[in-house]
Amino acid sequence: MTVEQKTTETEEKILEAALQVFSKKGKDGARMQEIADLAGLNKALLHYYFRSKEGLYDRVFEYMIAKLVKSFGPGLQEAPDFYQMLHIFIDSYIDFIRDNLPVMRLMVTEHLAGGDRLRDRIRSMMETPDSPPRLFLQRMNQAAARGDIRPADPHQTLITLLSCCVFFFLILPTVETFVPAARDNRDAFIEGRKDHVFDLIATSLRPVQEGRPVTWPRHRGKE
Amino acid sequence: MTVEQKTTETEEKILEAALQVFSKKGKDGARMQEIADLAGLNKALLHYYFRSKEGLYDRVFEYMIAKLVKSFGPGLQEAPDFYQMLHIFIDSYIDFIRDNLPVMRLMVTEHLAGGDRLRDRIRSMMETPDSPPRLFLQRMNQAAARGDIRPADPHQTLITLLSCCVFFFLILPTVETFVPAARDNRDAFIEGRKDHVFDLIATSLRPVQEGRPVTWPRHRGKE
DNA sequence: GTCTATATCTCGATAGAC
DNA sequence: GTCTATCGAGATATAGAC
Repeated sequence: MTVEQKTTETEEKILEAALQVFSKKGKDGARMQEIADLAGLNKALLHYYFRSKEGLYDRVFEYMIAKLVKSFGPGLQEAPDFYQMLHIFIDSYIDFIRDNLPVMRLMVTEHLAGGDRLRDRIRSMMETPDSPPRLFLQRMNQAAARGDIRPADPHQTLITLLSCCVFFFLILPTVETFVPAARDNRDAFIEGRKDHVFDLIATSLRPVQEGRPVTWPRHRGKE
Repeated sequence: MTVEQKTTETEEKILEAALQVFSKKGKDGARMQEIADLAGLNKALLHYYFRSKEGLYDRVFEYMIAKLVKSFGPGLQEAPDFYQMLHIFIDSYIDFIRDNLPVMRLMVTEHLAGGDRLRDRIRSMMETPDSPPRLFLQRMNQAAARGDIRPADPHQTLITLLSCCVFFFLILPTVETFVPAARDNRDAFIEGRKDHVFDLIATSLRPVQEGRPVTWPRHRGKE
């Protein structure tokens, strides 16, 4: 008797199909029949393996979180400085979402539903010292202390970073209607997105030079 | 016989309730009963006014788009320069979303569903010269030509701008779990978000000074 | 383990009283 | 215009053969 529960090939097929359907339609909107069709199996098997739709959804959620956590490579820790870490963060995060759109979508649907299921997961992630968000905050504070970057709110910057990487994929259908390049060569456009995001954040955070305060032609005025 | 169809008070109540439910659960996931309960009416009335669930959803979608378009104030055109326009864009957009979360959510669920219903709307919006996105692109090109900002891809910058304003509200449940300030004083945190987004983009775009190229301590290297 | 057939129930939609 | 009661389609879930 072993504790680890091996996932059979059939289970895997069901979970993958369910992830896709749940992520687009939400828990209530999804249809068991559609999941079965996509998996190339029949409805009864879904209940054989997962008892109920609710049970299946719970397992799909775990499955999705597992994919997310598994994507945390050791790359971030090994980055020699803040800018290298930022670069790795952006590239690997965008790559992951590009290759796992259903994971991103399920995260979004969960947020739309109120995010109750996510709360504990996020909290425990934020309590893990070497999780990507924690590492980012820590390295940003270090960089500011050293003068590698100008002072800026790390939480706001983290939110911005996530926004820039994730939201783009969510609104891809819209982007494609007004940026021909995104339609014609998606992969190239995604690579361009990486560069833009890094450039934007890195340029904004670069430290203030001697005798040259951070300013712009006309200051944001509420005069 | 008049062309304009006045929306009765009851219709308005139904549309508002339906917008909330559809925006959280999607078209298929939403339940007519839940909408009726939220509106304080009974199911039969929904069918009396809108014939079917599909019909109701269509009307809710129009209702949502109307709210969005109505929020386009004349402020943007009147901004004297790019930075003022950016400032107004961010403030008014964030204010609108804060006050109309269901509109944002319905846009997101539509994107999750593939964005087919949005395509025509977005396209016609992008063909309207004084729509906010068009204005932004135009003013950004002008500013770059004048040297008010450094050269940067306007489309990517627009995507970033939208991302920074919208995504934050989508992941608010998550943000609140790791930023105490967001939970304790939401309004203040939202105001802080405006400042951060403006500061980030404006700082990043400020023009390169004579003899001082845009760079940072260690360049993003792929060595 | 996998399938077909069927039971059970939920939900969209309608009929009809007021 | 608004309600209660109910129908019927379609969904989840189960039974039972293979």
